[in-house]
Amino acid sequence: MQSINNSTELNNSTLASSELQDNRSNAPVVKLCPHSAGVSCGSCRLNELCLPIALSEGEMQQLDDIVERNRPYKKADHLYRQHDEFRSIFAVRSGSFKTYVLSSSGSGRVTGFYLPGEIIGMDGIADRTHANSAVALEHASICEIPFSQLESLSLKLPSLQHNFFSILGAEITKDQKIHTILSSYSAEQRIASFLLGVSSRYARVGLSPTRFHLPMTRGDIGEYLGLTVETVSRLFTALQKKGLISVDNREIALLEKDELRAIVGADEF
Amino acid sequence: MQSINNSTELNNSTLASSELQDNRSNAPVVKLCPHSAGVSCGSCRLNELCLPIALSEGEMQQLDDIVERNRPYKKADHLYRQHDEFRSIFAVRSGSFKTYVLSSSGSGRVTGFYLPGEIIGMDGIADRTHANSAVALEHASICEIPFSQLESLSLKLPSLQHNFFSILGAEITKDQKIHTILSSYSAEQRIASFLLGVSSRYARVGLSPTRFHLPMTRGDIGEYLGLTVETVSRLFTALQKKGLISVDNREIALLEKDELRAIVGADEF
DNA sequence: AGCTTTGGTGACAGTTTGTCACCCCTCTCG
DNA sequence: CGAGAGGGGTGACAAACTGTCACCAAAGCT
Repeated sequence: MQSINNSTELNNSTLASSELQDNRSNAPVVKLCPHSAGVSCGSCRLNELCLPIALSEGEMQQLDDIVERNRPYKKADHLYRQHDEFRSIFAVRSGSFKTYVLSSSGSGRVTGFYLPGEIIGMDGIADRTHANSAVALEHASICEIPFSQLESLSLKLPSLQHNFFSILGAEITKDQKIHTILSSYSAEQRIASFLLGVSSRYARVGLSPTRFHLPMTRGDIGEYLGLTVETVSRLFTALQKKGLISVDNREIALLEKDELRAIVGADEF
Repeated sequence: MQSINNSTELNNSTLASSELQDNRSNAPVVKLCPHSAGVSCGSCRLNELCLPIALSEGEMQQLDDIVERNRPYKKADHLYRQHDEFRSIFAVRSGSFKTYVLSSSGSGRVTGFYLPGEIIGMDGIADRTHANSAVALEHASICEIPFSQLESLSLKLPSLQHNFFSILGAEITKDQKIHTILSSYSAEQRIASFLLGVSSRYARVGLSPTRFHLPMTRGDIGEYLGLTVETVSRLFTALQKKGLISVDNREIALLEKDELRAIVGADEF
């Protein structure tokens, strides 16, 4: 069971060496480390899942020109913090992030997880201020896209505008699905639904939908799903005992996807 | 207490007579009834809260040209249904709507309420299919904006593109706030938060933030907040007994907003 | 009028979760 | 290398917060 680490493969390939000399989050654009120097939207393996879908080569080049590829982030580095001024959206190139809010009454609440090929930061578009904080769950690299430049370019490239509308729409659809989950699903249904969701998101970027690594802690999952850590832990083992999944710490294998779907009940995934 | 009906004022003014000869939902564009015939974005009282924010007169005219003002909807009329092809987004001109999904296991779940000046239908942008159904909670009128035309026009009018990005972003921010509410708030906090939310949305369109009419049933509220009808009912009366609100059926008065905020705890609203 | 829908409440219970406690393991870092 | 922190797993316990069921009143349609 030690061998389930297809997500790290993906990380390594794009993350490369990276000595991480300095850790200030919100780093300026710096010289890229050797291995990622050649990275451009055109050569990025995720370009069919990200902003550039269906862009011509010329168009992709124009997008490329406004993308800033910052140095890698390491675990616990912040991409931005709640109340920060909104400047950019970010595409996850490798690694993963979580977004969270700190309820003034102390305990934070995780509002989302972001895997490779997904976009972070759209919570700041409306009032130009980030409503969440975003933090790396592991070594990760991102493409930063300054929003004002994205807007300008979207005026020139219909496909880009269209893609961005779609991405925003997808975020809305996703959030509304979670609304349903939180307002009516039992703890077991939430966990099953969560696992199936992660599975299909990994599948989207070409990784195994049945064996994967969870980048987040049980605590994160609990906050995200409105459960306590203990409940999350217990349900993981319960599902394992039922033979539906196999759990080795954060290495997960979905053994009986159909039965997981049956638990969720709805016709999702 | 019978006099709390400022929301109906707004309806009457734009809704007008309307004989409602035929009730097929998804009605074609028809001749407008006399009182709303003159309505255009330029003359609409909501134009500073809706898509046309900060558009010049000429720009607003162009937007106006693609807006379809259908005949009014009456209670229980559907704007669209789950799985319908996505064609347009809709701006609520008067009245109100709810969106919901039917969990294949029967019971529906309300995913949102939409008041005047708000936009419905963004759940269909991503995969060109509506993820929710939208239904009128009372007599209502809407402006339908065909999405493909909106996209085209957005390429020509930077302000329009900007506004639409903002509206999408606002929807995302809103949905994430509900995520937090559902994942960690108690029933009482949810109700308090809900009332404050409705209050500020009414305030936005110039209605009283302290005395308003709820267009939805207790059941709708319950489904939205993940509570049962009984719990909603009980909490309404409990809050009334505490003197924080006054309830007469769907007529609500917020008497002690600060205490409501204290219940919610977070620094919202 | 008479029906349906909505809203309000009481009594009751109960099941799923949270709480608390403790243990083990791994990793990091001084 | 050893200590400490953080993550993960479980058992015992309860417990309270809601949901369930039942019934009634009021309102609103036709």
